[in-house]
Amino acid sequence: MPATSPAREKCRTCRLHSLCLPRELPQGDTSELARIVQTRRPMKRGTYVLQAGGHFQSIFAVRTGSVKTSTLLPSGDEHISGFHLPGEILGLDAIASRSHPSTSVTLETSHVCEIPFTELEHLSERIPALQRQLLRIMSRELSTEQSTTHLLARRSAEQRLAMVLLDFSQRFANRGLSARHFRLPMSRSDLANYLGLAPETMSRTFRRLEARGLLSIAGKAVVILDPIALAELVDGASGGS
Amino acid sequence: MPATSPAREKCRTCRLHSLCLPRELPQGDTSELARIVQTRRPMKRGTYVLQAGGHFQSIFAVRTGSVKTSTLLPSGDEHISGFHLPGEILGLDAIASRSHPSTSVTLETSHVCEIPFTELEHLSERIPALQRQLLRIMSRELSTEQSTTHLLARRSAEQRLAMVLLDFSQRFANRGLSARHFRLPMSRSDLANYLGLAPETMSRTFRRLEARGLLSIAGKAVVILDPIALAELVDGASGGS
DNA sequence: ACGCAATATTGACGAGGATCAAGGGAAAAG
DNA sequence: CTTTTCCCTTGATCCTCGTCAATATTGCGT
Repeated sequence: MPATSPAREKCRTCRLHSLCLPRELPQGDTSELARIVQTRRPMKRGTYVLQAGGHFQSIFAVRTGSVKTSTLLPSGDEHISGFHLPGEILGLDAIASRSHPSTSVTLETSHVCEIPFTELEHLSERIPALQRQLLRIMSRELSTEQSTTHLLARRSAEQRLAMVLLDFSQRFANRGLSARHFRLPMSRSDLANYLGLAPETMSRTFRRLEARGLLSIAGKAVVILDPIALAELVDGASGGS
Repeated sequence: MPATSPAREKCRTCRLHSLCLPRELPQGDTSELARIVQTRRPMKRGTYVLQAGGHFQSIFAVRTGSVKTSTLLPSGDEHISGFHLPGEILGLDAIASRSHPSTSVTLETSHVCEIPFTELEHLSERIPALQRQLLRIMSRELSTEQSTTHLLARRSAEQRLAMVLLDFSQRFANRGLSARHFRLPMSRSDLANYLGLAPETMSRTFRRLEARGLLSIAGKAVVILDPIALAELVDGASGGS
């Protein structure tokens, strides 16, 4: 069986090439990266990608499916800090402490690539473009995280929901999917948790936005009917009516 | 006057050495770093270190004083995303987009070091330890940002205040100052904004915690009287009485 | 296809915090 | 030292959202 060729191809032929680590890397360098990336069997829904407290060894890239990341608060309940779609990187928050501060679980059957961090660091010493891309990804992560913070500070349930829906709309669009029709991969209570709301409030807020004709929701299937009104809602403008 | 020696010394002799970029760098490499770092005249209270929308060119390190970072929401009001103490790095969230997503202003007379990013990147290609430290700092920033998110999600005014006070206590302690007596560098309304609360709620919450003997506050001067009870408050334990 | 369990909706109620409005005190300006 | 201004504090009221409880629905296993 061919030993090196398929391995060296796997990042280059990946659909997510331009969203993930290999972005803007020349072909030869992408092959070098691919050599250290470990692809694995698909993980079933509810499988741990990494666990809080566990020793940091690798970062992970979502290839297909979706992942949620959460931390268990001392009080016993969890707080979900994010959802990850294909092309996004997990585990970057563990570099400093050498141990994972949070836990990541698949929300559905998912493919995840493992990238051993020590090898990645060594590789990026030789490939400056890879180093730059790594910093870019972390920087982007930082801005994303800050937006999440804004999402939670002093915003109404409606605004929070509108924000997260537009965020998903954008992210699906970046992956070549529809910005208007999509399926939320997480449960209602997970979404509520992420937004800092009670599940009941989520439910009511969905119905209210639906009644105003801004969107339509059936189970996990969302249709964005009026993206402009949703955006105005987020901006705090009293746009409606 | 001596031309190179003082410049090459400035990071090595800086009190914040171990909190900042040079951490764990051998002396020679620290000198190389110091050569690209630009120290500047002290900035008066209210001076912009960097402005949202501005072209990204450098990252900044707080040397003395303190800085707040905020973004202006489309609705017109600002949201403060963080406060920065000596040794902390600003502007890392701009690497990806090449333009600053937020604005940073000094809260008091402050010294800030400017580190041109392109030069830092080149330097870190030659000095792997510097590259590692850069990644560590960004990773740490990422965890901090996540804690902030937890701070805001589903927590009462009391818990938020307790969290932020313990956070400052910790950070002051890391800088060799008292963990029990310190001076908050920002105004009440800035703190309230950061915590996603109305200033009035802040005020009342301070008084309530003071009445319970957990702390004492006079103007910006804080005394932590019962750090354990504060920590229990944060953890959601119904500790008191 | 059936039945059970987990998840989602809906309603009623109450609490925590925002808002509105006014008064007090500390820092800055003269 | 006095005056002004801004910020902080305090009080009263309203409203959003959390909580409790019951019902409906979906998804899962057999």
